Amino acid sequence: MAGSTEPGNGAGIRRSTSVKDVAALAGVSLGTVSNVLNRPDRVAAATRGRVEQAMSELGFIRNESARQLRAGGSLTVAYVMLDATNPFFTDVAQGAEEAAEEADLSLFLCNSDNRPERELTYLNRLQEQRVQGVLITPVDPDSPTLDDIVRRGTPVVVVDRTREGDTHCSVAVDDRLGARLAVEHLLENGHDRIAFVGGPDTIGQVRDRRRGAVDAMTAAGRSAADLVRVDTAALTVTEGRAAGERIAGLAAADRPTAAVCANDLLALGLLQQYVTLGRRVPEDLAIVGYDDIVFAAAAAVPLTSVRQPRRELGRTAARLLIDEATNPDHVHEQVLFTPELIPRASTRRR
Amino acid sequence: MAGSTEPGNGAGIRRSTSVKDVAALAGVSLGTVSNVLNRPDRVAAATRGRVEQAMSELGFIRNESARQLRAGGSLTVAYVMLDATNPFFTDVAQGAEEAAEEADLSLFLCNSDNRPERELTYLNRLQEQRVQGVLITPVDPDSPTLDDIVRRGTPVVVVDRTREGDTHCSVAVDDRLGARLAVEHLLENGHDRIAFVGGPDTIGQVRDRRRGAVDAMTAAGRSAADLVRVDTAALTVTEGRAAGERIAGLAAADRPTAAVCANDLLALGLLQQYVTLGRRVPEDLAIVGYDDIVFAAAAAVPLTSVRQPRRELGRTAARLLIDEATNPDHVHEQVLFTPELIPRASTRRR
DNA sequence: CTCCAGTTTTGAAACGTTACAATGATGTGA
DNA sequence: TCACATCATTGTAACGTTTCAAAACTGGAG
Repeated sequence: MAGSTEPGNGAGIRRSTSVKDVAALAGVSLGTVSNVLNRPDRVAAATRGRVEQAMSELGFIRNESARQLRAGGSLTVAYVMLDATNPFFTDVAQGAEEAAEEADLSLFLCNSDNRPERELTYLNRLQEQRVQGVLITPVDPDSPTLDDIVRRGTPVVVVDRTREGDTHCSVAVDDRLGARLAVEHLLENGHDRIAFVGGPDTIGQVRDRRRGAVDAMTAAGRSAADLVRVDTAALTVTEGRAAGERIAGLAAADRPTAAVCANDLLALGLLQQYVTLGRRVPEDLAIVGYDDIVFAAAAAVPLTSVRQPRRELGRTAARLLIDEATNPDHVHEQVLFTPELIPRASTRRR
Repeated sequence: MAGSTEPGNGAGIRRSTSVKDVAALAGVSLGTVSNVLNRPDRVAAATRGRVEQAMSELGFIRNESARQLRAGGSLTVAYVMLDATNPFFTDVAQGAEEAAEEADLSLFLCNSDNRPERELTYLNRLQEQRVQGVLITPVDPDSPTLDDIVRRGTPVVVVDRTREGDTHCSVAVDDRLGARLAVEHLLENGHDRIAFVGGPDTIGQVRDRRRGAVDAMTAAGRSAADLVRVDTAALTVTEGRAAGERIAGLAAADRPTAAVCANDLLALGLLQQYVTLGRRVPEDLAIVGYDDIVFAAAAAVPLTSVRQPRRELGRTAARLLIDEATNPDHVHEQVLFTPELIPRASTRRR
């Protein structure tokens, strides 16, 4: 770590130039400068030119706090993400950004990193800043915090989670169906003993997907007990590797022939561990992931996965949020998208 | 897409409660409420209790715009990322967040998505909001915009890019060295014809890494012409696949036996395409990636890659930014980290 | 009972902008 | 030349906080 150094400009001694300075330099009144900023058509071309000249000369930058205080209404929207390092959520964010851009709003991304206290800090800051609204994939969708926020006047749209209440919109994908598709696919391919890999159960997603897996088993006339439960402490690659280790270590009689993972990170970790151990996929273990992130197809063995319309999810959520923030006749909506199974080599028929 | 509906609460009719309302309810003056907020020790325990009670009763949320306008100084810092869907940058962001949290600042993430106009929009909004400072991986590090921002008083730290000027701090990794390590590794493994896959050349990273690759060739007494140039339009998985197609299509005599990619996304795409085409890695083509993202190790063939200290990068950048924003004696620094080659199966000796 | 030092509380000014009513210019038709 | 409409500009009052000097208490010492 080499370093060359330079003298700094120190802390903010410079009071930034205000509309008053601009007015003085351009020889007009405050009001005119404000007009140039907000209703340029109302001011004579010549004056406007002079004001704009003065602005760029002074490097004027409008103080958003003052603007907002007086005029009300911020120009931003935020998405509080559960895990910014999970490609699933960044894709959702990209969709949200598209919709925000359409509406001339800026989207700020906040990463709660699965930590409730950090989520709360962000939510507070965002409310204090009076953002137009908040998109959030909450750590705990059932926490009353969300209702509080709505009650205090900030629109909220819950993304990729659902909840009973009706205080806000939500946009999600049918997790129960997704997992059912996955298990049905495996059953069709002749698998009997199937593992469901995922956890912790505090994550609604995990519960729903497990339930979907059970649905498929019982619908096919199998015992729910044939669904082997492999619990993980988080939905990460590392946890996936650990799960692989454990599954490989089971006695042959207990060992499942296929695994449905609660997400792709887990599936990729599991796959990687299996390959490392010299086992074959799908011969020794068929694997289905969930999310179909871009890396699923590029995996050691291309991964069968349940695809969710990620961008669409984000876009729809942001549109609903913007509608709620701007349309007095807004009606809350619970949108549920349908997932799709993408079969690849990791579940090739044996 | 099913939907159940509920009547909405409409646009913000409710004027949010102000410190004035709180004061009225608690039977104290404005000043006292403000004191409770900012110097709780200065107010008698009994009164403080009454005020706090009133606050929670009314659901009071301090208006940050007003606070900032009067008191100055925001509590946020932002990172304008080049591509939020690239795991490299989200890891950097995570590091930055750690440092921001230490300093009790909130970090907002903005995704420029490689588009200069969007980057500019974000930078403007951030300046208008008077954020404490901006971390940025710029689309074009040589654009004068950055200097303008600094001149106008917002501290800027450039992340993962470098530039001649001395108006701001920067934190980067030695790209030339990283690529040299990659090529040296391939030369040691007996490769003669090596491709450098990357582009466009507008990205400094690509230029530096290519230069490093050339360095290694000439240092080993090879002709720089032995480094086959495979240009891509972006650093994405899709472009990697296209590059794979092209390389595989070359006449055997021209075809390189190894490829160094400008990043892991490219490498993963290339690898995937090769596998799809039925070619073998590393036998037909050895591949080295760059960044060592978490998915590199989980790839079809575990990917040799150049690892960069991503979190460290973000953490250091944020620390420098915070120092610049708060320490009058701040001195600009150009930090350069050292990369490391992580050899895996994709370059196993043949 | 008075005075004083200390502690609490208050009131008004200020932050930089926007909105709006009022004023001033400019031009037009009779 | 005048009345009038139109267009451009101005001045001032907010917006919701914080700050800070000053006022109002308190209780103990003399």
